[in-house]
Amino acid sequence: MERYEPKKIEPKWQKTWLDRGCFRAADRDEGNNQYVLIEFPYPSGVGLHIGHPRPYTGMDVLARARRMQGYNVLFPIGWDAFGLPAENYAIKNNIHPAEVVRQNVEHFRKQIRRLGYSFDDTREVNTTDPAYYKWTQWIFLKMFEKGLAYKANMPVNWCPSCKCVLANEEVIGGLCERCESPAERRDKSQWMLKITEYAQRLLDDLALCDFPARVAAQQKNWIGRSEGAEILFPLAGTEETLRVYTTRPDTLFGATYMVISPEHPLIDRYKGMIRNFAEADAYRKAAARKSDFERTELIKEKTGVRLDGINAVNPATGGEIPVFASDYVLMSYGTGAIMAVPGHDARDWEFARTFGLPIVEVVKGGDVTKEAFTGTETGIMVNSGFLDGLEVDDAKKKITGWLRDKSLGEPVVRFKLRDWVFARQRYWGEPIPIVHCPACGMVPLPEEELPLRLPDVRNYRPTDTGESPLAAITEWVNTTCPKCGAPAKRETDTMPQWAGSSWYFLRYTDPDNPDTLASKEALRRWMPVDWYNGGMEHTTLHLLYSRFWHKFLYDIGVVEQPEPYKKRTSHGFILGSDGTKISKTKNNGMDPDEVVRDYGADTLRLTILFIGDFEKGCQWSDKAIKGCRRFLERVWVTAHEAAERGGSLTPGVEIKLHQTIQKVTEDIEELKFNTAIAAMMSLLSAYEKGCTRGDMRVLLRLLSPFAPHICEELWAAYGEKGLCCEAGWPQYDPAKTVEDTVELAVQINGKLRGTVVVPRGCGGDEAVAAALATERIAAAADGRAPFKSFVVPDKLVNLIFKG
RNA sequence: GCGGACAUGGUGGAAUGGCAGACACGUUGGUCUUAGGAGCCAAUGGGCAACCGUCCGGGUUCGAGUCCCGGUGUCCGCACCA
Repeated sequence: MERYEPKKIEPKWQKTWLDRGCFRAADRDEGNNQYVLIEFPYPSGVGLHIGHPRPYTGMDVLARARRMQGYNVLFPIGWDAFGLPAENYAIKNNIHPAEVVRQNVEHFRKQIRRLGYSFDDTREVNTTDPAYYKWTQWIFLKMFEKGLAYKANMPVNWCPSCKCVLANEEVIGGLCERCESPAERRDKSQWMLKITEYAQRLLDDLALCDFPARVAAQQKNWIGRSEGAEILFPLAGTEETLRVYTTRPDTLFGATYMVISPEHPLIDRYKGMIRNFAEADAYRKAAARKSDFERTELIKEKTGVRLDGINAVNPATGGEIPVFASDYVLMSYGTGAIMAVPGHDARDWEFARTFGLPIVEVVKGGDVTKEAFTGTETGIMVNSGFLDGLEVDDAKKKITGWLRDKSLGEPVVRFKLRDWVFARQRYWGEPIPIVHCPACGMVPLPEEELPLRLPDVRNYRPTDTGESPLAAITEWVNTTCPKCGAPAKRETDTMPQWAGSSWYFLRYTDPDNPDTLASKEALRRWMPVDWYNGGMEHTTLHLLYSRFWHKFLYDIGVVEQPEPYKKRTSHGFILGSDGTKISKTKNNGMDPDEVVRDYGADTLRLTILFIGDFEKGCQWSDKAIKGCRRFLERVWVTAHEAAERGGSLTPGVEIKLHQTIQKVTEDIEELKFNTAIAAMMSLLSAYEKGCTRGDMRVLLRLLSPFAPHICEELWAAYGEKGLCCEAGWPQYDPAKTVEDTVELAVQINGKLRGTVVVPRGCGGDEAVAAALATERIAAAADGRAPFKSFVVPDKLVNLIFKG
């Protein structure tokens, strides 16, 4: 018997699978198609890291098992290759980003192949391929046509280090998601996508999606629907009104002042009336200088300035109240102005105390002299005129009705979700196919001119002016207007990295189609994705964006389902051996290449799934490698020994074999890979004196999705026709998963006191009698009959004795 | 502050309300060996024992790691969102 040497057998089978095209999805419709999807990687320069193999291996097990179960499986991979890292690397090393991507993809492809994944090699997509981004641009043009892509002057998040704007979703606690520099606010004319128009549908259709609760909850929070009212406050001495949004219109009588955002246009409009304009202006400028990060850092101290000379009228009380500007009110939410109810809002309460403003209690239940009372469950209105005595909920209804009757306000639904900033001032992204014509304005490129290719240039360094490097390439920028033929300029911003990933799963269904992003037949054949696994970090980014794009494509008749993903799961994050985030410097992780070299791909695959619950986070540990490698060694030896032992099953272990088939089959469907592997280990241990070739034929097929190479080798050594990965999935006989006799747990007054063996399925009385017949139980009973007994058939007897 | 998850041996982790600690690592002992950082076999939650044990305190139940209430702690997401 040869030794088990993964290095010898793994490349051989990888080549065989590839040559034979084992993993190519067939374009046919026999009702058994399955679309299994992983998030396609960004091919970074450092290659595969620990984060990749876990989700890939998990989904590979699923894909391989389903193929063996007779499904026609689409399990593709591609490259999400636009974006900053490739560009930065290119600048640093003076190589064109396209070349960087080509090299990185090559490297990734090799690494991934070494792990034995069953990706369909004929369906790779690459977001930077003009034949691909043609359709990214096409979708953009369709959105432009429908008014969902627009340009607006907006305060945006600017990363001074990346020299680029950031989407709200890319700013984490005021810091750039990528480089952790504090984001600044800048006013810029920006391309935006109107995702807010889809807010309600994105929220409602969560009901159509089989998402983990935490994913659905996070999206729901991010969309942030709230019901409230807009209320108009007349400004004393003017014709104007100040519009506010509130979720607590019931507290209107308690509004003792108003606050507007420092960026609110009212300040300039009433420049003349504001007696302390200089002070207000200074405050405004100071606020503008603060980054969002600083603003949130300074949360404890409320600052602001009173707009002297401006007073608003509380429409309920008719009383005049002062107006302040403060940076605790955001221009980007609601109307940029609030009615302040210090008695019942914690922020207003703090502000009122700082500025010595009156605090009025309008809902009973707290002590507003000590803190704001924000409870809404059982409050009764006080000091509120015609609302007095009402419950909060009723007061809300009454006051909104009253406001509407007097044209002073109306019920309104608001979302936290903002429109999507859809432009980056960088070279390495999809060019936005728009031409700026002095006469015609913004003119979309005609479809037949797509793709609009990135110009091949030397200098793609970003600029400090906030302009894309493309702006410097005059021969590209200068063009003619598609509409009137006059000289015009191209849009020079590019799309963000999220563009290409918002629809890539559609392209897999028909990756080479030159006429459309994917044919109707292909989309009908494969969509929606049956099972999409990915990271939690994409919940409010890619996952939400792609749902939005898909709904848009649904609306214009490109796809036929309102949601792209039938089922979504999320793998847990892998931490280093010290329980902290993996990092090269701490040397607490692992390099997939090294593990493959030292132990083999099969051991790596097994280890990474065995280490813990797939959907929970877990800690990497080198120690787990050993146990998995040992197991494979044992499989190797046992299989060789079994070669001469015939095809029948080992009698005493037959039941366990059937149980294992059941366990592994069911566990794979629930992503419980760790317990599936444990069950197979346990089965192998049960063959104390070795097993037969018949036993092994079953075990090899069960194990093959997890450790495909070794199984393929042993399968071939048995002289089996065909490949193990193409063999049928073992079936279990439910009748054979159970023994004839069972061991019952026997409890006395709920405490375990022994066990008794009885025939399977025996009745309650029989079980009690058998229990009482055992020595230990009989001793405890001391001749007494149990007062009461509980029997769980084939499981347990609980005997209750009095006293 | 809001939303979500979690807490089990020396370690990673198992347990549809029904024998807690499967499986693995580690450790200890044995065996084989010139050798063992290889393999194989055995033991391994605590306690001499009766018994006691799933973060703490209550509760529901014949029975709770699991369900409910109240704490404590850890992690994740969002956050002056009106």
